[in-house]
Amino acid sequence: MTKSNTSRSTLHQTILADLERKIVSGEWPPGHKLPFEVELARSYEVSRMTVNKVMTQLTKAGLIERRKRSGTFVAKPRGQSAILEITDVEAEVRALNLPYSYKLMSSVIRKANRHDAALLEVPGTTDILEIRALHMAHGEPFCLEERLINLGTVPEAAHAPFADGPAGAWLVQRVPWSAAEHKIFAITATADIARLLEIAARVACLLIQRRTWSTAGPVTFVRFTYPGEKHAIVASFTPAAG
Amino acid sequence: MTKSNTSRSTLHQTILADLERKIVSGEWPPGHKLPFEVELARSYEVSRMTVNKVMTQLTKAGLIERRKRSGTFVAKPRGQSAILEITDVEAEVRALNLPYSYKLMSSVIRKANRHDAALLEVPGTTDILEIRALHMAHGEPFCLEERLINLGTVPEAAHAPFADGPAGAWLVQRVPWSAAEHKIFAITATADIARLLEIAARVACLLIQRRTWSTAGPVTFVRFTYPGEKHAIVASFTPAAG
DNA sequence: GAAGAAAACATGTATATACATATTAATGCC
DNA sequence: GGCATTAATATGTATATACATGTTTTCTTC
Repeated sequence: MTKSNTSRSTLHQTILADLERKIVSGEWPPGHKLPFEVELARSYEVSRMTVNKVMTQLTKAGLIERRKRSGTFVAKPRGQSAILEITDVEAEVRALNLPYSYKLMSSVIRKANRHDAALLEVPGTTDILEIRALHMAHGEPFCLEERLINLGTVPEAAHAPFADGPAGAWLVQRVPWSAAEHKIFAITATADIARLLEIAARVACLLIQRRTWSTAGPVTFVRFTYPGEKHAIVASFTPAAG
Repeated sequence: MTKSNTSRSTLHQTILADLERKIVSGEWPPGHKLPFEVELARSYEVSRMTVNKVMTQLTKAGLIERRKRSGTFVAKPRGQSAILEITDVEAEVRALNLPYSYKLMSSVIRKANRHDAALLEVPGTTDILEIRALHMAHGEPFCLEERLINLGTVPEAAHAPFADGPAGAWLVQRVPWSAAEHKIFAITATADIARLLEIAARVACLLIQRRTWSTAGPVTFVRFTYPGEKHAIVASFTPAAG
């Protein structure tokens, strides 16, 4: 192909974003076989080298797995990333081999107040959905979730079936995030939290705050409160050399 | 150059590891100007493309900054990585614009007991160095550090001047880590910890455990205890598309 | 038909080349 | 000297090509 790229983003970025979308949206589920490099090169009208570089990056990001002679496959979700994983409470519970259940406690649509506006970085006029829910392991409280969803960015969330399962799982299917920020705190349980989590007041809890943005704007702000000293966040890293 | 790579690792990996070592070891300090791509290509006897791919990766890892026509420079340490940063207590304190000081409380060399051996993943016969120290901000306790160093991997640590400054800074200069694991807990301060950190007993604290390995084996196990609810760990991420 | 050798195949790495893009340096003009 | 224009330069992206490396398939041979 001759070179004439009229758009502003590079071919590399375009192809990477396209493949990534297909994977994280579930259009290509785990185990799905991707087209061969030469086929992708033909369909995107680029050279194999360009496709290969994109694939290499996706491999390092853990989204795909490649085997010589066999081809390329969407990776099994062994944690989309070390950090994304820490807020998939259901997977966390199941990894402990405990039965998981989910209890929606409240779900309210309202205008953002000043507090919400600050947390979500939205103007005060925005509609937001506020959710409070408990993640249960073996019938006992495992984690308290308090969530704000920006209906300006995700209007369809207003009618989502959040009574059936965690909002996080619903969101990640529909709204691919392009940035996320986590803050982790140790807090002392307030009376309110202690009652919900069925622990004594003033016990130390692990608090994880997560904010995500899509290209369309802020998506959600969520606070996970884990009771007591048993819980840990684990993150493993290797430097660039990987 | 004709192709004849006798070694087992690729040129890419070799060059990446070499440049990374020069940067993290401080041989090339922040702001240092790297040779041009063509010069590196000449000195490593590879093509510019190969060097360019390495440089692209180092740029994404945040180790270098590149400007067209100007060249390539070692990046200022705006946190070597979001996670490495969380255990550079001195930088953390200075970022808050507070005067930093360091107080070594104890430093003992001994054989690893069963507990140490489990934490560091070393046999019980290994010599270890155990350090206890306080990081102070504005003269007040900011963070308690409890550290085990594997003298089997880092024998020279036995004579390092750990009274002068944090062991972490000394180690990162000498022993480039190839893998790290973090665990984060909320704990309730024991009487011992409360006394050292000058807080009330049973206050919630944030506990960060960090283990690092070099290619030669386990390097260090360290526990940072931050008092109270003021402290947060912050991590920002963007998915592969970056 | 089973075992082993050879071919086919998909990815992995590296090269040489070309041109785009951003920024600095040099130049010419008044 | 000041200012716009042009040239030089280093990085950024993409291509076509070549060969290496593991796997899987196919083909021999017994």
